[in-house]
Amino acid sequence: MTNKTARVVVGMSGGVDSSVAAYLMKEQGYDVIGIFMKNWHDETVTISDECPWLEDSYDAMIVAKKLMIPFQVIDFSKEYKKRIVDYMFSEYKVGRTPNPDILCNKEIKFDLFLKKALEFNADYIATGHYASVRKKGNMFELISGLDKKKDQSYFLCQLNQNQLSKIIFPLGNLNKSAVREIAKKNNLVTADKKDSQGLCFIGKVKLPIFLQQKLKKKSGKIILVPKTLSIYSSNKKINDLDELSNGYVYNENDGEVVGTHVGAHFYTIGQRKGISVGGTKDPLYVIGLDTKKNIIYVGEGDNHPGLMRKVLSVKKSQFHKIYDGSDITKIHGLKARIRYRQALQSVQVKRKNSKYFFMFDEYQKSITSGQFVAVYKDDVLLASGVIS
RNA sequence: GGCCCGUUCGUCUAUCGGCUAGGACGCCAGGUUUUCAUCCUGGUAAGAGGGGUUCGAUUCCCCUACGGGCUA
Repeated sequence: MTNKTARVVVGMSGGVDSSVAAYLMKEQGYDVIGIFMKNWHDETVTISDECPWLEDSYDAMIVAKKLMIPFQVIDFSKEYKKRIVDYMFSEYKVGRTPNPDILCNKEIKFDLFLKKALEFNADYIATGHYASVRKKGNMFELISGLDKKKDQSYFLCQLNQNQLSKIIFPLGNLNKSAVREIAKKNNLVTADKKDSQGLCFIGKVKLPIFLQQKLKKKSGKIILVPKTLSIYSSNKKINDLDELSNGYVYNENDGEVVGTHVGAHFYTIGQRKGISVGGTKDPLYVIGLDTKKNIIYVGEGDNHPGLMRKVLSVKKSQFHKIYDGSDITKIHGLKARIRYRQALQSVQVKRKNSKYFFMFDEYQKSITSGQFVAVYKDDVLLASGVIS
C-alpha cells in the first residue's frame, strides 16, 4: 500500500491483543519494532509478592522473536509515578474517583511512548486497542471498536489530533474471537492467555489496600439516608442546571448512623461492597462522600433517589474535543457513557457560563466526580471530560 | 412484689412436633471487566443455658439468665 516501507512501533504488553496487533502490522508489510512498556516496579508501594510485568515482558519478547521483529523494553516508571500514580492519590484524597487508565493512555502510551517511537524514526505507533482511527478530510476521527463487547474507545477519549495522526489500531475491525483465532493459527504463545484486568500496575492487590499505602485509615460515620428525604422531592431546582448537576449535598442530620468506616477517601459513589452494614432488606450503596468531615452517606436499594441523576457537568477547562468539528451543543442524536462498557445513553449537551452540561434522557446511576464522560455520535467519539 | 410477652446465622428475620433449620443483608471465593464501581454464580454461618414430655423436640412444659410491657 505504501511505496517505501513505513515503520511502526507496536506497544506489546504481553497479552493476546497486542501480540496479534504486531502480527498484523508485520503481515501488512510494515517495518515493525516491538516495545514493552514497563510502567511500575516499585515494590515499596506494590505489596504484591510477584512481579507480573516480568512474565509479561517475556511473553512479549517471545512473540516478537516469533515474528522476527526487533524488541525492546523501555522503562517509563518514573514518569508513570509522576503523571499517574501521584494524580490518583491526590484525587482520592479529596473524594474524587480518578480513572488512571485514561490518563495512562493520554500521558504515557500515546505521549511518552509515541515520542520514543518517533526517536526510532517511526511513522506510526500501533497498539492492541479495540478502536479505529479514520481520516476525514484533514482530521482524524476516533471510532469505536467493531466488537461492541470489547470496544475500548472510552479509554482513548482524551487523545488529540496529533496523537491520532500517528496511531494505527489493527484490531479495530476484529472481534475478540477472531483475534484469538489469529493468535492460535500463528502459534503465538499468548493465544490462550487470560485477558488482563484491573489497574495495570497494581497486579492482584486490591485497590483499597494499595491506597492505604499513602492514605491513612481513620474511622468515621456511615449515615443511612432515607428515600423520603425532602431534598429529593423539592422541585424548585428543576430548571437550574447548576443545581441539577451538582447532585445532592448531605449533612449529618439527613439520616441515622448505621456504622463506621475506615476512611471516606477509600470509597466511591455507587459502591456496595465494603460498607459492612447488614440487616437491611436491600443492599446499601454509597450515595455521598464528605472527606472533610470523613462521613459516607449510603442509601438502601439500587433505585434510591440519591443514586440517580440526569444531569452532570464538566468544567470548560476539563472538556476535551477530539477535533474541532461542528459545535457539539448543536448536534442531535448524541450518546454518551460515564463508565467503560456502559451502554450508550441518549444525551444533549449545553454550554453555559464556563461549563458543559450533559442532560441525559434517562436517569444515570452513580454519576461520580473524577470519572470521565465520553460523547459519541454514532461510532465516532467526539469529546470527553472529567465529571465535576 | 404480682401478671404477661419476647430471646433463631455477624445483622434483620421465616419456620402451625419430623429440620439436611429457609430468605435477605453482610462477609468470603469465583466469574464478567485494561479505571473505580456495578453485575452474575457459589460458599460461610444460628434456635440463650439447664431439665423434662415424646419414637422424635427450634417448635409443648418447668427452672435460670437477659431484654420489653401492664400493675404495687
